[in-house]
This record gives sequence, C-alpha cells and structure tokens, in this order.
Amino acid sequence: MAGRARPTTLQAIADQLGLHVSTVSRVLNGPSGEGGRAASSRTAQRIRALADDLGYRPNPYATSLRTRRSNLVGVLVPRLSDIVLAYVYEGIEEAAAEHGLSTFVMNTQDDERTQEARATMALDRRVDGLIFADGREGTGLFDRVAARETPFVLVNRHVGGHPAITCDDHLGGRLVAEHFLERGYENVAVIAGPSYASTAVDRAAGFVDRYREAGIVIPDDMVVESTFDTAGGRRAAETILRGGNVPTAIFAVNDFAAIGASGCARDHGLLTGTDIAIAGFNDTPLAAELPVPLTSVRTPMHEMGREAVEMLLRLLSGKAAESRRLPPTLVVRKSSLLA
Amino acid sequence: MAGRARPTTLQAIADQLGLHVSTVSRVLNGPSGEGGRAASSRTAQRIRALADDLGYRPNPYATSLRTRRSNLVGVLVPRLSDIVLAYVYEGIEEAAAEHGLSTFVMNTQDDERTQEARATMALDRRVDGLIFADGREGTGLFDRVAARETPFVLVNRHVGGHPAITCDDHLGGRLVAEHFLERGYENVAVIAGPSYASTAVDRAAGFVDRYREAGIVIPDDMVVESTFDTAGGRRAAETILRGGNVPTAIFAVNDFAAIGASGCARDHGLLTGTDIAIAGFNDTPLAAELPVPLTSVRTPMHEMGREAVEMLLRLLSGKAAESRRLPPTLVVRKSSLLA
DNA sequence: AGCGTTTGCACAAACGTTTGGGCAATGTGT
DNA sequence: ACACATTGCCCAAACGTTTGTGCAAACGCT
Repeated sequence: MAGRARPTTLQAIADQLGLHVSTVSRVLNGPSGEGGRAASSRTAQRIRALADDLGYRPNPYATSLRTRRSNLVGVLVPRLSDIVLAYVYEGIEEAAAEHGLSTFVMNTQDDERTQEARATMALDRRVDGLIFADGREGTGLFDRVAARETPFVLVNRHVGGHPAITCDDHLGGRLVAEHFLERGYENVAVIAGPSYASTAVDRAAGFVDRYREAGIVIPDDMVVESTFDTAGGRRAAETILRGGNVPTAIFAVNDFAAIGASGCARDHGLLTGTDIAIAGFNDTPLAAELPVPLTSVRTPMHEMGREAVEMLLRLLSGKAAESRRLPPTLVVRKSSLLA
Repeated sequence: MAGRARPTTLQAIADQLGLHVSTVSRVLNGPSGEGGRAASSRTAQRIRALADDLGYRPNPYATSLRTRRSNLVGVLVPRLSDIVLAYVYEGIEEAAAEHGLSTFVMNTQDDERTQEARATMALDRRVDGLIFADGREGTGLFDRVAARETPFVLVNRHVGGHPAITCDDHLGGRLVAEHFLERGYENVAVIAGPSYASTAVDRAAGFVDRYREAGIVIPDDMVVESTFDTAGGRRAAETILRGGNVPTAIFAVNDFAAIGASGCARDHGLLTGTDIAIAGFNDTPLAAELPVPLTSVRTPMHEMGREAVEMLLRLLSGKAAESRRLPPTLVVRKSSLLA
C-alpha cells in the first residue's frame, strides 16, 4: 500500500547531468574545497546544486558494504533507568555525534547472558567498536570480544587489564572516609554494593583503607554487600542496625542505597543528619533536593562518557590507548553533619 | 595494524561445499523446516553444519541494501536521564528485541532544532520506522515526516491527530482531583509543567476540570507553568506561596516538580503531609522512598513503550493503527494525607 | 611543432546479499 | 514408450556505493 518513493541515488544525479556516477561520488565526498582533480569547478557546482535540490542522502548500507565501515558504535549498559548510566550515555552520544558516529545502546540488566547476547547482536550488526558500561569481574566476555578484534573500551567500571575510563572510585571512598574522620566518626559502617562491580568494590576499599591508615579497623560485619537500588540500601541498613552496634555514620556506595538506608534509619527512630550521618556516591540530582540534603561524591559521569568515545576513536585509528581514572570530588551536605 | 579478519560470507560457504551461493542463501533463510525446494535435505544439513562451524552471520548491510529493509527503528526522546523516558525506552527495546528489531535512541533535549536534526539523522540511516517520545505541539516536524512516508508513532505525548500511545493523562489529573476533593481540600494549586507537552497540559486540565465539576473554580494564578525538573517545581511553588494565598494542597504534574515543591514548602515552614498536601505524577521509584512518601499517579511507562512498538509494527505491515490511551492509577501516600 | 604533464572525466569491479528464472535429472501416470 | 510435474540446483541481475585505472583533451614548455 505505502508506495514508498525511492530516495535519490548517485546514479539518478549522474544520469540527469549526463555524468558518470563515479564523478558524482568523488565530488560529493571530496572536501568541499575544490582542490581535487575530481571535476571542474563548474561541474562540481552543478552536481552539488542538483544533489541539494533532490535532497540526496547517501544510502548508508551501500556505503558500509563497500567501505567496511559503519560509523556505528554499540553501547551496552546495565540499565538506562539508572540515572548514572543515563548520564554516561548522554556524554557518549554527544561526543559520538561530534565525530559523526552513531551509537546504539542496549540494556543488559547486569545479567551475564543478556550481556553476551547483546554483545553478539552488536557484533552481528558490524559495529566499528563497542563501549561497555556493564563490565563485571569474572566473565570471559571481554577476552572473547578482544579475540574478535573489534575495538572496545570499558566505561564506569573496569575489569581485568582492559582499556577503561573510570572514576577514581578508590579515591572517592577515601574522600568520604577523610570527611568522616574529621568529624570524629569512629564507629562506621559501609553499604558496599555488589561484589561484581568495580565501582562498588573500589569505593568500599578506599573508605576502609583510609580508616585503617587512621588506625581504625572497620569490623567485617559493618561492611555489607547490597544491590545498587533503594531496596538494597534498605536491606543492608537493616542488617547493620539489627547488629546491636548502631554506627555513628554510614557510607553507602551509591545515592540510591543511601536513600534506602536513610529510610530504614528513620524506621529505627534515627533521623539522618541528626542521629546518624549518611553519605552516598555519584551526587545524583536528587541528592541536593532531599529534605535532608545528602552528602555525596560527585563523579564526572558525562565526562566519562565523552572520554570513552575519545578513547575508542584512538583505538579505531590504530593507536594505543591508556586507561584513565577521572577524579571525583566530595560534596558535603547536611546528611553527614551531626551536631 | 589490526589485520581484522574478514567474517565468513555466503560465498565462502558455497565455495567450500561446491555449491552456488544462492542455494546456500535459500537454505539458510528458508524456515528450518525443510519444506522448500531449495535443496535436498542432505545438502541443507551440510550447509547448516558448515555455517554453524564457521560462525556465519549475515552481513546486515548487504541484506538491507538488497531488501530495502533495515529492521531498525529510531527512537527520539527528550532525555534518557529522565527516568520516565528511560522506562518507556526499556519497554520499547524489550518489545523490539522480541520482534527482531534493533532500536537506536537519540536524545533531543526537548529542543526543536536538535529534534529536527536527529530525525533526519534517523531517516538518513534508513530506519524502517520511528518512535517519537518528544512530541511537541506546534512544530511541523511530524507532518513533514509523514510526508516522507516513513511510518512513525508517538509515545508518551500526543500531538495533532498522529497515531500515539499515551497515558490517559486527563484521567490521571481527575483522579488526583477526586482524591483531594474527598479529603476536603478546596484551596488548591497546580504546578502545570510546560505548555508544549501534552502530558502536562492534559494532567492539569483533568485536574481543573474535575474541580470545576465539583463547583470549584481554581483561579488562574493558582495554576503556574513550570519545567519538569525539581528546580522548576521549586520555582513554581515559590510563585504560588509568595502569592499570599497559601493553598491547602498542590498538584504537580510530575514527581520531580513535586519534590522541588516540597522542598520549597519546607523553606516556607510548611511540612509536606502535615501542613500542606502534595501529589505528583508518574510514581517514580523514589516517590515511595521519600522521607514523606509521595502520593502519585502511576503510569504504565514500560507498557507504553511496548505498545508503541506493537503499533509501529502494525503500521509497518500496512495496517491502520489507532491511538490508545492507557489507564493510570492513583497511589495514595502520606504526602497528601493531612490530619 | 613536439613533448610531457595535468585536468576532467568514464569504465568497471567489488562489497555480500536476495530472488526471478532456467534447466537438467528424476519421478509419476498412461 | 510418451508427456508431464517435481526436485535440486545454478545463473545472473540487482541493491547503491567507492575506488583503482585508463584515456582523451587541454595546457605548459622549449
């Protein structure tokens, strides 16, 4: 029914001008400065004018088929409904667009099988490169992708020695620890996130390390694993508060877990920022908007996305690429300031 | 440097088996049930075995070039860092994957020019169809896309008579109004969101209409426009509270605006859920987690995404498609329950 | 005028598929 | 023995580009 009109082709332009298709191609591709020997500048003008007129747009499938380049990069994220990843992706998209790349993003639910499936899906689509925001320790995925010779970079989380753009999460954890130590909080707990994510592991480690350096060893039962969402934070806090030893301060490795913990504390009769200090991570937009504004570590999410693209581009052009960890900064708010 | 090995092609398989490439193609494409006259079942077996062995994956560019079908749909959203859109997109991606479609999503920042640019970018990529989550009243964009004969559907917001999957936002507004009326709130205000978004307009209208039916006319200065984020909610609330007439209840057309409003109220010495009632919209995950849990209208975001894909598929197969509005439900929480 | 270089374009092959036709060999019915 | 249908496969064209090569005309120089 929809008699879909066919788009203009190079051939059509060539025919209408009595030229050969190759000439048209060269003119339209060469730099608009007439330097080349592709055609006389008069012919070039005519070609460009007509192309404009007909609204010519190259068929990307033909181009990619011929050139073996897609200008496409696949992006795998755990889930875009996680605002952190959404921001990272915005940075990716922005930088990619600036370089004439298209991105296509897929949710993997932080699930190994989906991850695997999406990755091969992307490979099947013949992407030029891949960006993984969902790295997890202990899968062979990246080694396998590396074997396929398609360039890729990790972002947000690192794993193994693969090229990655991350935040210096270890430092982030230290920053929180230093802040807590300055305020004199010695009895502290950590909501540590999942062990498969380097972000969680490094943040917790940074925090614990700094305390140890200060001569305070945080007992094992005050460091509890969790998921990244509010429910996870709530459960973890429950575990901690039930333990009998009620800490002065809690460091949650992300904002959502912190919010969950805060809710749990309230249920136990502890007001955040008054009876108990809480700090989160990522400085999500709501952190500042909460009734008791949340102390959090600001991470350069957007920037990480952009850097990941730059790194991938370097890889694509055959250069080597070195992993980078971008510095976080601590934003102190009321939730961690006990009187 | 990267001597990128070439992937297996049909030709390679054919050669290795002494067959013609067309035979291989037919076998690999035909339904795996051997019904056809493509090849003897013995040959078919050999072909499939070898294809498997070599890890053959069809080159999508060649396929699309030949078939004029990409199995690609472009998705335009204002921004994925808006959790509502992220959820809608997850629904889209899920349903698309089930039907063998790939999606690629682009942020438009709710900016007309970016929107236009991304749309033509998608069209240039020769997508089979488009899904717009960022419809805004008053641009010719959709009429122009319609003229290009590429099927498309709107989701979340509707505009003009174009096919759309939305939430019944008008009803959502009514639900809140009914709840407020039941509680006896007669002096109310609306944080109405931006006028270019049908979601905002319909929700506010539904609310105002229901009040009018109850014989209460909400004065114009108690209905104030805003953006969708916390800052916008805060500013709008400021305007309202400065007006001298402090309302008993505020309806904000989305959760973030509601949170901002709540913060502003606090600054004015009004505790949400005690001194002032507040309701939001979308029932974002945090709504339930806030220190004072937020009353909100739950919208089927995921489902809308899925439905949008289904509708697009109908369109793609040449059938007609009717717009649908999915029903919302009210979730009452403490923020709207004054004693 | 003659020679070499540059300019301006055309030719054709290739990228990896899909698909309408064709044609020989085999099978079926009389 | 015949006609005729079916099976099993091959041929070739087409999709819209890009790009190495070839070749005539125009130009510069002595």
